[in-house]
Parts: sequence; C-alpha cells; structure tokens
Amino acid sequence: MSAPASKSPATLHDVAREAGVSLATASRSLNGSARKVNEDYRQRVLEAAQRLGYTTNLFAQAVAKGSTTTVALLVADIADPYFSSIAAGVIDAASEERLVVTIAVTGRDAQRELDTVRALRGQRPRVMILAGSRTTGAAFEVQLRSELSSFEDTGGKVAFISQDAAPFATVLLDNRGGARNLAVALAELGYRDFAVIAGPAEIRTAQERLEGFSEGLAEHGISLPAERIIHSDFTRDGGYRGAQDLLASGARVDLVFAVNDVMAVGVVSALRDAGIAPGEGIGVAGFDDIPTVRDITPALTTVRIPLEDVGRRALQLATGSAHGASDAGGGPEPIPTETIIRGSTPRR
Amino acid sequence: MSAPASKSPATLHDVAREAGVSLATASRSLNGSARKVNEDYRQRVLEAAQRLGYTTNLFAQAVAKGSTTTVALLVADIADPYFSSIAAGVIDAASEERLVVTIAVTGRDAQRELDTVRALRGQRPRVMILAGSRTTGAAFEVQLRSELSSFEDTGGKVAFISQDAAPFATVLLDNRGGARNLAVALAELGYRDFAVIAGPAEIRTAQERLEGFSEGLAEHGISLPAERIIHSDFTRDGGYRGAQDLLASGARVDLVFAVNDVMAVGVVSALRDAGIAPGEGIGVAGFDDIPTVRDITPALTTVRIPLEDVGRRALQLATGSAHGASDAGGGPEPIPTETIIRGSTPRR
DNA sequence: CTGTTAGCGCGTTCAG
DNA sequence: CTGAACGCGCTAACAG
Repeated sequence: MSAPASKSPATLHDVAREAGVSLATASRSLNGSARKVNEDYRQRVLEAAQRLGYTTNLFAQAVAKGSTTTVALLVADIADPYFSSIAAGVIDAASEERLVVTIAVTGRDAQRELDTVRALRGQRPRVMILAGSRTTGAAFEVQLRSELSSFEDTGGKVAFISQDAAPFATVLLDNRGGARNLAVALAELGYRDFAVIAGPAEIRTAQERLEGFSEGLAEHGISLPAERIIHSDFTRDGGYRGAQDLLASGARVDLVFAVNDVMAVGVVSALRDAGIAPGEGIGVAGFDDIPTVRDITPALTTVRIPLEDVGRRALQLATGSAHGASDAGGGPEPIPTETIIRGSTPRR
Repeated sequence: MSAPASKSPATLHDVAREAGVSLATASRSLNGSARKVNEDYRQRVLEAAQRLGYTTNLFAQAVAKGSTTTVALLVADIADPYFSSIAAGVIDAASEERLVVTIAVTGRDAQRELDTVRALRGQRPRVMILAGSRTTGAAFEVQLRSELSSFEDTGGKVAFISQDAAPFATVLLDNRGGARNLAVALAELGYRDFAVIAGPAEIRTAQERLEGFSEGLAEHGISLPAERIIHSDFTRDGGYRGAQDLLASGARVDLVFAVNDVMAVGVVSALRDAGIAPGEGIGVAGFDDIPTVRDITPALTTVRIPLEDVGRRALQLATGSAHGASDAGGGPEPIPTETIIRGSTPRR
C-alpha cells in the first residue's frame, strides 16, 4: 500500500551544516558534558536541531562513548501483578536517570532465562535486573552466573531481586522472615491445622516462604506434615488446582497458605467453587500484597512487600544512585515486610 | 568496594584475530544474511566467538546497518493489568521476530506522552506502539501526530491500539460496539436504572464506551440522564470514589457500568463497603475482562477483549508480519469483542 | 569465497 | 573556545 520515500532522520552533521558550525560544536551544544561553548553558537545549534527535528541517535552515541543508557529487566511474566509492579518501579526510577528499560520475559524457564541473558548482552545494557524467580537447578545456575559474571567483568552491573545471589547485588526480600511472622500471627489468631500450596519445589522464593512458614508454626508447636504441602504452578490456576487437590485429599485444615497472592486468589476461588466459604470455613493467606487482594472477598491476609519500591531499589542499587539514607554497611538490608491481616483470616 | 578491571567486551575484531580470519568473514559467519562462507572458517569463527564470550554489539550493528531491532511500547501504566497483558502480547510476538521491546510509561499525561515519544525516537526503534489511552486534547494531539508522522517519514512504523488514529496503523478495539452489546444484554436481563462511572471525559476510550453504552440503552428505550454519568479517574480508586459519589447522590440505580474492569473492581468494593451487596442490591459491569475479574465476588460481568492478542496484533501490524488469515481488505478490522455475563448481573 | 576499504552517526582527542 | 581528524564496532561495497 504505502511506500513512502523514507528519508533518513536528521543527523548531527545536518544540524551542524544548518547552523553553520562544525560537528564538534554541534555535538558539544547538544550533548556535551563539559559546557564550554559560546552561547550564541549554542542557540543556533539548538534552533537548527529544532528546525530539523533532530534527535540524538542513541545507538551511535552509545557506540562512540562505549556506554549505553539501557537497562534490561528480566521477569518471569509481565502480566503477573508481582512483576508488573516491580517493573513499574524500575521504569520509574530509570526514567529519572534518563535510562531506557527493555523488558524480556523468561516464563520461569531456566534455559530461556539463560538464553535471554545472552541475547540481552548484545544490547550492552548498563545494568541487568533479574526479577524472575530463580530456580535451584544447578546446571543452568552455574552457566547463568558465569554469563552474568563476564557481563560484570565487561563493565555491566547486575542486580537480583529476592534471594541472595552473591556476589551480585541483591534487593533482598525477607521471604523467610515474612512467612514466619505470618505463621506466628495466624497461630495467634487461633488457627491450628495448616496446609500450604507451595508452588514448584525448584523455585527458590517458594521454597523460602514455605520454610519460613513452617518455622513460624514450629515456634508455636505446630507441625506441618508433608502431605499438607502441595506443590503446583506459581500461578492463579496453580493455586486453584492445588486447593482442589487439597480438598480431594480429604485433609481437615483450617487455614491454607499459598506462597504468593496470585495463587491465593486461585485458592479462594477454588474453595468457593467447592462450596466452602473462604474465611469462614477455611482461612486463606497469601504473600506479596498485590493490589487486587484488597478487592477479592474476603480481602486477603498477606505479607506486604512494597513492590514498586523494590523495583526502584533494584535500579538504584545497580546504578549506584542510592538516595536512601543509611546504606552505611553496604550489606544488603532486606526490604522490610509486613503482615497484613484481613478478612480472609478471622480470629477463630 | 569492588572495582574490577572492567575489560571491555570482546569485539568482532578480537574474534576475527582469534580465528585467524578477516573481519568480514567473521561478520558473515556470525550475522551474515547471505550464507556464503566456507564451513571450516565458519566453525572456527563460531568457536572463537564462543571461547571469547563474544556477543554482537547490537548498537554498533544498528549504526552500521541503519536499522534497529527495537520496538518501543508506550503504556499509561504498566502495573495496570490492561496494559501489562497487552505488553505480554507485544513482547511475545516481538521475541518471535528477535525484536527487543522497550517500555515507557506515560501516566496518561499528554505532555509526558509527547516527551516520551520524542525521547524514544532517539532509539530509532523499528516500530512504536502506543497503547496509552489517548486524550482528545487538540493541542498535544497535533504535536503528537506531527512527531509520529516525521517518525514514519524517517522509516519508522507506528501502531496505535484502541481508537482509530488514521493515517497510522491501528488495532481497533470495538469499544462502542462492545459497550452497546453489553447495554443490550443488561437491558434484556431486566435492568432499567443505569449509572455509568465513566472515567475522565478527555480519554477517548472512556468516551467511546460511554457513548456505545448509551446507544445500547437507547435501543431499549432506556435513557441515561447526565446526572447518572460520573466522571472519575481511570483507576481502581477512581471507580471506588465514583461509586461513592453515586451513592451519595441518592440516585436509585439497579446497575452500575464502569467503563473498565479496574474501575469496576473499585465499584464492587465501594458498594460492599457501603453495605450493599454487589450483584444482589445493584448489578455491576465492567469492560476488558482482565484476569482478576473472574476471582472477585461476585464474578464480574464484562466485555471481553483478548488483550494479549491485541498486543501481538499490534506488533504484527507494525512489522507487516501478519500471519492472520484474511487481511485482504487492508482496512483495520476491529478486534472482536464478547459480552460475558457473570454473577455480578443476575437476571432481575 | 575471502580480505580490504569505506562508511554508519557520534564523541573526543588534538591542534589552531 | 572552535574545528579537523580519528576511532567506536560493525556492515557493505569493492576488489582479489
């Protein structure tokens, strides 16, 4: 249909000519770090640029300078509120520093994560932020770390979100502690017979939350038998099916803890569909405090993580632009976590 | 703390030397389009690249070729399920074509949208996809279009999502028709006294849905008085407050239509918090069919849009890789929309 | 089929 | 403070 002439964008050269100055002067007026250019010239260049609709070619600039303005963010699933909230934080913080963020999704597939990291290196991003739930599979783990190490060796910076990934920078989420506190709070509310919809065993975040929860229960002398731990997908449907399996097992439980909110939402729906009133018949709790859990019925008890802040922190951590107050130690202080009791876990 | 040597990444030159061939040969073996290189050499190059951990510098490649592998996606709010679902589709389709997508958020601010487009042009993206709800403000609209036009003049491609933005490619969402059908369906269910939580008047999508809904009601001889139309933010809280205002007005309504699901979720919560059982006292309907509306109580009646497909289509439309069957006409066929009746609107 | 050379658009020396 | 020349890493003509 439409095959326009497609003239190429105005180049710095064009601007220089239009303004009647040299390339160097034009460059200095538009992007120069050391500001030492006659105001007259400067104006003429700016106007010429304006007139020609010139925009700095970031790629060429990157090639010349040897450094990019790109941030690469890896998430398991961008449609998952957990990740999209983190992404929002990353993008927000990045735009403050005039950084562009590119997002890639890994789908929780270790091989794909590795491939993606490799592909992304081609962009020579300033920083790479890995928010995808990492697995504990040794094989890929080793390759991933080596890939990331050489990325750092060549001037990149990587930041992980969630569990410690020394020697890489990490925004630590206190998965274990948060889950422990939740367990304690629930025990104090009078719950005694727990089950956990735990997500895949290889996902570290899931594992940590499960362990923390179990520890918390132990503090109250409550044990969590293995048959009360159901592994399933880290998704809403995973939670739904997990709850179905739990019910089918005939176990008598008074509280179901899903290791993340998305799953917990599935649990609530599964209970309801099975004719059990969530919060009355069986309590339900999740983890993350994604926005929607306030709006389901009953509102979900959960462990709050300030997701957007986490994203922001990850970027700042990586770019070294920590404008938080006391980062004296340099050690990664975990993001504070907060237990939020809502209607899904009334006192028993 | 850690100040590593930071040697720069291996270059094609390094690889060529390591393999004992020329730059050109190395280039051809690694990225060449026409595959005319001795298999022996090819292997040696590949191995050398492997050994050195070489990755093509996409920027340099872009500068040399004069074309990028970048897709720029503009959304109003990436944490909003509507946009994150679309983003998922875009990213998915993009990765199939080995395209990298960078996401920028505009926050529904026309000025910021314009600035962002300008900034993004620096990346020389192959395509730019605008999914943010565009406003009808003439001033910025003109500038935006002119900016986009010159982007296309210089070889870029732009695709809009939602309302027609000729002469730019558009993935049309049938906002008006979907809303009309919904209205008809609701009227047939026995509802008579409607109110609409309409979002900001300047947002075109909101406006279209409002109008379509009103038309649908008119077909059944039902009118929608102005005082039953409440404008508020296009967010969950906007919906919540809109519902509060509605209740405060004392209007007697039996159904509230929020022009998007996120707002409708807020409406449901507001009703409940006001002691009104959503779906029993007052019916509620939304638009979009975001994932979570299945899980709130009662499940929300809405108009389904296949959000991920929309994202995919947008990319394909822009890259010209339509692998859909019949795009004979070339005219933008709207994405089909479907009315989904759920528990929030029982028959009256 | 391979190697040489000249750009791509820009930043940055280095003289003037 | 300005301009000319070179280099960034890579591709694309051009010869050999």
